[in-house]
Amino acid sequence: MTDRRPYRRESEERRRDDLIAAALDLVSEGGPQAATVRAIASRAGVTSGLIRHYFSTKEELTRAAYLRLMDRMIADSAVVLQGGPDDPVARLAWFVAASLSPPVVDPVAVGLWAGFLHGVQRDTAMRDVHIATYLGFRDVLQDLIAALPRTASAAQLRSDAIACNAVIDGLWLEGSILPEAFAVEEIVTIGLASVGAILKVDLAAAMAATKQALT
Amino acid sequence: MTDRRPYRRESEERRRDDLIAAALDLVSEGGPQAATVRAIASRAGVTSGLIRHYFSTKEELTRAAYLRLMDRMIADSAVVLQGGPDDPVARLAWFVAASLSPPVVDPVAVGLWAGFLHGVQRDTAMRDVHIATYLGFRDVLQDLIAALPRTASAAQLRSDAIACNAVIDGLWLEGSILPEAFAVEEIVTIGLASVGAILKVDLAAAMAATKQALT
DNA sequence: CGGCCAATTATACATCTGAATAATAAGGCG
DNA sequence: CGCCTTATTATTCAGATGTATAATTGGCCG
Repeated sequence: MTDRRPYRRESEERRRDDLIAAALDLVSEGGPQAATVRAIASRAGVTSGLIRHYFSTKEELTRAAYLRLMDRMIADSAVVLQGGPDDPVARLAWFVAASLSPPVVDPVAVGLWAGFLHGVQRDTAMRDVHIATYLGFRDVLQDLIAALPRTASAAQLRSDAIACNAVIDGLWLEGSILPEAFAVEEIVTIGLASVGAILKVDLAAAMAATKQALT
Repeated sequence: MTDRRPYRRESEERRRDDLIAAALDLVSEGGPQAATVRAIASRAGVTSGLIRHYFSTKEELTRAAYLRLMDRMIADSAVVLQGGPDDPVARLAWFVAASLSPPVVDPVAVGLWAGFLHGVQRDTAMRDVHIATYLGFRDVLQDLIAALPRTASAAQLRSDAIACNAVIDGLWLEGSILPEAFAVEEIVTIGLASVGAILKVDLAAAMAATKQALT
């Protein structure tokens, strides 16, 4: 009768994934305000009514999108350790370098991250996700530091992890927001030198040796 | 005749200031989306039509608000140096500590900053303001580092400034977003230790000495 | 004290927003 | 093959949003 848009039925997982991906796309492109219900639906190739079929409210979709973003960021930096070197020093250097290179360092990622920050400060569920992600990343770092050939008290270990995490965060931020302000590899070089200075370990040398061993 | 709201004529400067302050308030409270034209006007105690009398578009008001925010942040950290100690090492320590304490470290400030980030990435004028602010802050830091009793090449000086700035940024971020995750003064202590380690200067000792001299 | 400029309010407008409900067709199961 | 569940589309709603324009009133200048 009417010219109603034809469609295919998809799995719930697939649709949720598409909607979440569309929401993240839009936030990265136009900020939080660009991720309207209609824009998300359109980007995902469905009509807006479907969103309410999978998410009872837009806030819920926002939460899901943030959770997905954080999962992806955690995964991006964790995956590096699987194929990395064995030597503890080289391993830490490897991790620092990866955390300061694409796809972790990325204008899109930082825009996305900032777009959700207000939600993190206001929404309990989002805040919990943020805390878990932050502490999770810091724990990975702390374990890498603990494996170094040196002795440090538990308190010192905690401080070192916070400090190194801050260096990485700060460089991540600046490198992502103003990529043109830094030479290629400059962020990585500075990160290795700084973390190395804080921990009194020569990460730059370890990194160079590891790179050479791979060629 | 009609019950029209009474009003006072104010100076252009005063009205612009009030509108900008209202916009910043709202962004800090409810994120960028909360800073609607009507809400801003209401918060500033005027009607929404007046906004277009002072700002040709909302985007322009947003730009002005961002500029104001950055000016305030620069001022907050620069003012510290006026009353600070004379010894270069103590002076740097003083600056680092101030940059990692209220009102610089503040959940409201980081929320505001993040709320504008998308604009910074998209709007040329806002991006220019960001670049100027970032480089301005870094230059202050670099001058403090250059005054230290040590020798360093120009390239090394630049790297050191970027690294120290990153430490401060990272700690600022984490301390502002998750204040409850850190003990009082912990952020400052870690910041002093880290910057000191990077520059191979004992900032903690200098800070302690300075504090003692003031009592 | 009166007039006049412009700062300010008020109203209108087209569009968009999130949400709710009604209508329909896709495709699995019998 | 035909039914029936439900995933999906379509429509509706009340309110918000940025902008534009018209109406008024505050207060300085003469």
